Amino acid sequence: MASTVVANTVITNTVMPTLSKSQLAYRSVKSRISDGTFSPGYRLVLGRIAAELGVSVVPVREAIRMLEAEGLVTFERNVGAQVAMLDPDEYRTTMQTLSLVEGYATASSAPFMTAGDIARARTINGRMADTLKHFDPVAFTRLNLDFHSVLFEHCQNEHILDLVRRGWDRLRALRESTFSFVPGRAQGSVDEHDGLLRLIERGAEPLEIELAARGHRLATLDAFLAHEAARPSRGDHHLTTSIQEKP
Amino acid sequence: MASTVVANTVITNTVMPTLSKSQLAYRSVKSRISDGTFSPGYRLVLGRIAAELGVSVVPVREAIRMLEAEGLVTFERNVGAQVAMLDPDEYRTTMQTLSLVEGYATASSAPFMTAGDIARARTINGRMADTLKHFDPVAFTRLNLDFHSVLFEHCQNEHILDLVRRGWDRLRALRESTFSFVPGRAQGSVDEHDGLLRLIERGAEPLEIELAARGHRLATLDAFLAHEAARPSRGDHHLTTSIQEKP
DNA sequence: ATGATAGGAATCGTATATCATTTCATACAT
DNA sequence: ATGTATGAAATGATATACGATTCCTATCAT
Repeated sequence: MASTVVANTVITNTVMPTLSKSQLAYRSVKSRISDGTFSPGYRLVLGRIAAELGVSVVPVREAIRMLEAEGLVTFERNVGAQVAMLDPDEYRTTMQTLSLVEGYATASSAPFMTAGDIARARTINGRMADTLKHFDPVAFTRLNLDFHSVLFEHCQNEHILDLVRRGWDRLRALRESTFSFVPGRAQGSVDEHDGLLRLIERGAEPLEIELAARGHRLATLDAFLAHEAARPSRGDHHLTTSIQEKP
Repeated sequence: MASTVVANTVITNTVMPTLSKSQLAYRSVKSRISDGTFSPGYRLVLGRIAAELGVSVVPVREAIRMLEAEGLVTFERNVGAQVAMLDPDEYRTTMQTLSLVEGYATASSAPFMTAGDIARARTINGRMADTLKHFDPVAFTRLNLDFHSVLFEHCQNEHILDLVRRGWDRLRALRESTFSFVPGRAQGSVDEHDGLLRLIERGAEPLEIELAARGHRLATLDAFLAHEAARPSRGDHHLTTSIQEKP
């Protein structure tokens, strides 16, 4: 077989149709936003990213455009792209939206949850309780997503499921450790998780589950807002203190 | 001033920064999907669209990518783009999602509605009642959007507002006249609109408004599903009978 | 010293060109 | 006649090239 193309990897070549350069760029940038390599405000220079990935700017532009549509990246004409900023208002609306769609997803997923799913969720929640003793916000936040994933992943509505995942993606874009972890909130969160599980277990009405899940997320938001208001020290206009570096 | 660029229009040139070719392509394709020129299943051939607009394929690709992220267009690697199909399941999930986000938007918009807004909504609903006498589904559907727009546009959460608009965009993508208009449903719809307005007027609890608005949309969905099930004649796998023409 | 202005570097925007892939039609063998 | 192979045409994918815009900086006048 001729191999004039500079393939991404030889391993994937054999089984998969070698994901396109656009997809390569998309995944690369998205994951680097997720893991914090590119923090909010980071300037995404097309040429530089293209060079790093060994491709031209065209597929990178496409990738950026897709990320823009997902809200992970902002774009200004003739100026360029940067990782979406998360000012307090953005955080608030994102959490509100997530509370809405995740609440619904959780409720409509509940009837499809098996006993195994519930047990798994309980195990994760137990581990969350454990992390509280060691004060490990990063682990806690990751487990939190795991827990809720078990609860909403059976939702039959793909659109809503997609919105839930996008919401989590946006939140993950900020450095989990430094931010969005309100000390006093964690224990209450674990307790509410338990309450949610009990509701699901006894086959509660969908609306009851939905409102409980929604309330759970909004409580986290409220805790954050209260926490933020209590220390107006630095958090005046940006939640993140990411530095804008120069190329 | 030198004008080497082939500007879009001379009028906009003086005040606006002459929207980019990508935006031009985006709007053009989107509006043609909305007005039904490009019906579901229509193949969006990049080269042809580019030629029609007098631009190259690169900005067209970007536009398609953005539309894809919004769900108006589907895309397959090395095959191309087409206007998103709307099979019954897609319609169901879209309506469900819209019921969720629109319900919330309506409830959170309610406190900001003025007496003028309510009067305006009532006028529109009156006109909807009128259309019923002439049987004009197209006008009815348009008025329906107008009515709900008045109800949800004051929502303070831009994300959710955006989701609502996208939901309506998707629904509009199908030819309104032939589809999604269930004869027996219209009168009930007008009545429920009136009920919604009364709820808002008396300053009902947000949750009550939300559930009423949600129920209103789901009732339309149920009416459609029942209507569809009643005549399994042709609606087996596609709601639209758009023909795939050849270039 | 301060402000304005001109020039240049960086970066974006888009056209053109070329390669790769898919698809369809035709021809051939069974 | 049916199925399969082959090749050509259409289209998508991406690199390269160049023009346009923005932003920064150095210079100059006040």
